[in-house]
Amino acid sequence: MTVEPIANPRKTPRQARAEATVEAIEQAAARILVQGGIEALNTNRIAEVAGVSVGSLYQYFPNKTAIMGALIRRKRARLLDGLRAAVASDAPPNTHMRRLILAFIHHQTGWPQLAQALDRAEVFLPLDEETRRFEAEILSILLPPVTAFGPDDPALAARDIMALCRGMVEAALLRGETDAEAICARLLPAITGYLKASSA
Amino acid sequence: MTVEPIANPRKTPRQARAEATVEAIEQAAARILVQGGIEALNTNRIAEVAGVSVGSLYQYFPNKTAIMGALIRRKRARLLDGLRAAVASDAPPNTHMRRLILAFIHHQTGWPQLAQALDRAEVFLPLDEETRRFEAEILSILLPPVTAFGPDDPALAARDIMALCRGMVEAALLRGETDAEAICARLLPAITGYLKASSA
DNA sequence: CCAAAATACGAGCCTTTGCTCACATATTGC
DNA sequence: GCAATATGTGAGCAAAGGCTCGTATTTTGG
Repeated sequence: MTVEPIANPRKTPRQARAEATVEAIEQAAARILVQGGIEALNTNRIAEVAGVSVGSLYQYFPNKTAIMGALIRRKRARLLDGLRAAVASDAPPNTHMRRLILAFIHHQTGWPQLAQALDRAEVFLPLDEETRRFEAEILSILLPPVTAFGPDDPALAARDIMALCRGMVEAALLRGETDAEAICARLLPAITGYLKASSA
Repeated sequence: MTVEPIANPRKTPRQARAEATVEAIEQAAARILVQGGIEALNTNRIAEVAGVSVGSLYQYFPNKTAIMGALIRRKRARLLDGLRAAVASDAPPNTHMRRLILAFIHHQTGWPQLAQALDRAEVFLPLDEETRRFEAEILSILLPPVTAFGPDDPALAARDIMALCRGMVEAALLRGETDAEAICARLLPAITGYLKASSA
């Protein structure tokens, strides 16, 4: 797996069937990732599962990495949408925090194995610049509600809370828990405890 | 990468130089994992970096997976030692918690990238039975101090705390933080918050 | 209709990589 | 010293997998 610049579509689909092909490829990649992890993901198999030929695959993706890249971009976009929606309305910071956490849980719940497989895959990809923008975006969403609690270092607090949530949620979902409210109910006191202590 | 039964040394070294060879192989694998991740780990390269021949490598490890297995076993043993030491002496549960967290942080700090690479690698390995025993062991260490705080479901609390710590510590170390005390100081209130809320 | 553009195909090239095997060297016990 | 045993070597096999390229088919615009 060569680590190259980045990975944008080689050719953008202009006809409807081309878009269907691209869609099929991404779906196939997702299915394979879920079932067999990164080690099971290879371009021949993707093409086979998608019901297209390798040639078609390489008409829209310059390399294997680009396919994972596309999946990751989708996942990120979905998460950002969820988080933005959570803080869209007017509400006290407490409520916003709660909604943010629930949004995060639901995001991972949708397809927990895919989410995890992608999380793990991200490390391999050189999406540096894009990743930085993505994380900045997340931070900018978390910052207002977190700041409302008055921690000394809001940015650090936001990052810590994000990491802490990710850890607990991933573990809970992998264990087979399905009740988002229950997970949220355990997470919130931890976050509150953190925030109370971090304001001088 | 074939997912096979398990992975014990094919031949146990009887002479000193043989042990040195095994050691060199494991060290090399660790170095490669740190520098290039799992994708860079292949048996030819391991042998090259270790300064031995592939043949020698396969005299002591039945397959590539077994090498990662050995590294993971080491890491786990080190973590268990650290945790056991943390709760060895008589002390109030508060102190024990603090020491446990510091032990965990130091464990990951030793070689954070290796720790992470191995964490990710674990998913690929079929160490199921061993993994279960390992997790049970960890739980048995955490349970006494956690129970002292009187949560409704001590086992769940212990698991949650573990996951939450892992998340925050990993993120902090990856960000480049080095002050274990500082990380611990932010983690403790979160844990306390969690525990306070989870006791009826 | 028809030519040009877009899309689809898949055999197969070429590299990577896990691993073996026939053989060489070192160590040990007697 | 001399087997017997343990250890070390590395060319190279076989399989897997990333990716190309010449060709076939479909769609589109006029």
